[in-house]
Amino acid sequence: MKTTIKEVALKANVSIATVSLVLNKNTRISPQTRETVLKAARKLNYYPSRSARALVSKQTGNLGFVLTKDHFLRTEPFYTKIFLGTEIEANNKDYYVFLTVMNSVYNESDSLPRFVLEKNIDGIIIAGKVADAFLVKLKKYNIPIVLIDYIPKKGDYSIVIMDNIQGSISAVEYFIKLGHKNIAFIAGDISHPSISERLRGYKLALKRNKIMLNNSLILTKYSSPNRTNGYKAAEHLLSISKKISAVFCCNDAMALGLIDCLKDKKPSLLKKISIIGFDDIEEDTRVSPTLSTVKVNKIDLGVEAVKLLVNNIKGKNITNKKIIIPTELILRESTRNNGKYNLN
Amino acid sequence: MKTTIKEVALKANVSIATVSLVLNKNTRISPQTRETVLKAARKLNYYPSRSARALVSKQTGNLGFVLTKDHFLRTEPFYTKIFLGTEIEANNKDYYVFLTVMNSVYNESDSLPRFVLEKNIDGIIIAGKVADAFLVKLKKYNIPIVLIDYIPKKGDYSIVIMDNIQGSISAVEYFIKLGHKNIAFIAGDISHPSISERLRGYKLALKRNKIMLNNSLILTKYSSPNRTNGYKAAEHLLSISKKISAVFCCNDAMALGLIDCLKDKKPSLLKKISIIGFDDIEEDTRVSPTLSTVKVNKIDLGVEAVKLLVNNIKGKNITNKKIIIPTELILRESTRNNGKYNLN
DNA sequence: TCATTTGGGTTAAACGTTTAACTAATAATT
DNA sequence: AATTATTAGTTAAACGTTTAACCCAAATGA
Repeated sequence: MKTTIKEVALKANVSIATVSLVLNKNTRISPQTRETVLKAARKLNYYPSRSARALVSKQTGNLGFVLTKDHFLRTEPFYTKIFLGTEIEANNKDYYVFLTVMNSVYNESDSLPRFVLEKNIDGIIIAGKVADAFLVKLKKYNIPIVLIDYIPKKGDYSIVIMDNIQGSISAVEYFIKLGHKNIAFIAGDISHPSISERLRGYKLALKRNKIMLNNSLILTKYSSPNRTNGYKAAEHLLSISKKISAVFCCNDAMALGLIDCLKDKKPSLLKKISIIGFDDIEEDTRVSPTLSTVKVNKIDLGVEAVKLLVNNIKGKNITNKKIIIPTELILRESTRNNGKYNLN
Repeated sequence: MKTTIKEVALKANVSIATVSLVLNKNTRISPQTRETVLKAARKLNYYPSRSARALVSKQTGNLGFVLTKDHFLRTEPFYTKIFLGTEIEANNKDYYVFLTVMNSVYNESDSLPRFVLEKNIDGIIIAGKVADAFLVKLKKYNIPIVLIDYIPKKGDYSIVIMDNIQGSISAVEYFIKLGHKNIAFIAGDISHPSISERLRGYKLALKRNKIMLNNSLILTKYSSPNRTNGYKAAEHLLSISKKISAVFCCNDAMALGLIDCLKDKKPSLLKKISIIGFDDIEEDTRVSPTLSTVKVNKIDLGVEAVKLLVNNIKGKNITNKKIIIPTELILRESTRNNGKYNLN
């Protein structure tokens, strides 16, 4: 059977209120009593009942984490690592997190996640792009919301994102420093703010360094930024008769697809051109050539989201905040080349 | 504010007990009253408070789902899909699922997941191989346990697994039917029961068809069965001067690594030898050549685990059960060849 | 000296359900 | 007709916390 507060109180020779106050770090209790109570609790292996606590405090102690199916099932563990971060910080803050996965397309008539309907959470974290209709519907429930890696066109939200602009600039400027002038950009899902920001960073870096923008080197028509589409983008790059000595990819998955394609079609080129990805997905980017990339601290995104959300729940930070996690350029083998050779 | 049972009772002109009984599908209430109550509940958008319910019923309504970090962050969405399955069935059965990720190595002194310590779950599902010390410690808490895709050497557990033996036999026998005689097997993490069963199936199929076992064609020394190790295994296969016309891989990830390697080293061979994987991970296996594989219904594994677990919680099925999910051989481009050509 | 404040607790109500025990009305049995 | 059984509900206790309101003793102030 589960130990209750009553038994702890009995053992410590105090009232149950005292036990409760000690556990809630109330200063009204003297250090001595405090110690006695804590010792008794430890000895009895006591953990307060979440249900009882929730019932009276009107807080469930749960957070919701929402992911679309395509984000959750993505090959690279990007959003799953973000989830890991939320779990770590939720633990620190004594919350539990419910992960739920919704369909990637959202219809007006679709219902909201069960934990919203049943009001079984105190706040909700949404990672990646989701339908605006979903957000609008959700807002009506008056639950604190934090978005990760997505900025809706309309509406005011607490948001945690990585520094896409700065990351892209550092990548492209590194190419330029190496001597590259003909730098391509490949991307999928350009409607996602993070991706379009990376394109913006690419353009900004070129402009800042007085390099003419060449639109035929910008490939953004692909749907999902995955390995297969990276392969297709590479095929296209090979087919156009333009000078290209470096490729900046909107993420590592596409960069891997690019490398796959070159291995298939023109293996010799791999030693000659330069490639930078984005995200630093760790697995599968450490094979020949290892991939230079803009590293995103995924755990941090999750951690900061929980911090922000809990502040919102507790009533601090009534105003919505935007937190930007810095990125870092990581250099590996795929950026050994100086712009002398070209794809075509 | 949240609607309570009181307000529903008031609106339906009955006692709160009646509302509760209706919602719990008790037959003591007449169909008419039943309807009135349900209508009132619907109109008031009423959902019972989980906390209150949990408090009195001594059941949290939560299930725990445990995954090791390396399983969770794996490139192929295998265990994540299993989680999806548990979520679907938990929904049907009115449970919530807490997903938690633990370190891949477990030390005796490591603590158990928080939801176990705090007794915030009614049952627990563990997917993939975990340390036996962890299971032993867990058992002491007397929480119903269901394992997915893992059979511990000692101890009695409720288990859900896929049919590894039958799947492997069907793959290898298909090779044989095509005319292959020199069939290699590559694997990682051979200590995992599912992997060693696949090896057993491979051997069984050869024996059944009177093909001599050649141990130099069996490569199982790799740690994790991932793409990179598939690549390494392929390098090794290329280096030994043995006839090999077909390769059975312990999973799709290794098969993809094998294909990667052939693309790098001997692209022409890809059209000549045959390859079969295991799992059917869907993404990235649909590029040249598309991968033949033994399909595992991952969703089903999760669904069946929840069914089994809930039965255990509810006190049916006191005895531990083993559920075996059938597999299916899926033929794609990687098995077009008949054994005439060889790797070396 | 008496009134007031402070420190360190306790008491008891409340949170929203479930469910055993009860009741009243009707139906079935003898 | 009297007794018993059944049907369809109600009453009230219980679950394990939190917390506002209260209390008493000791310290402080005038």
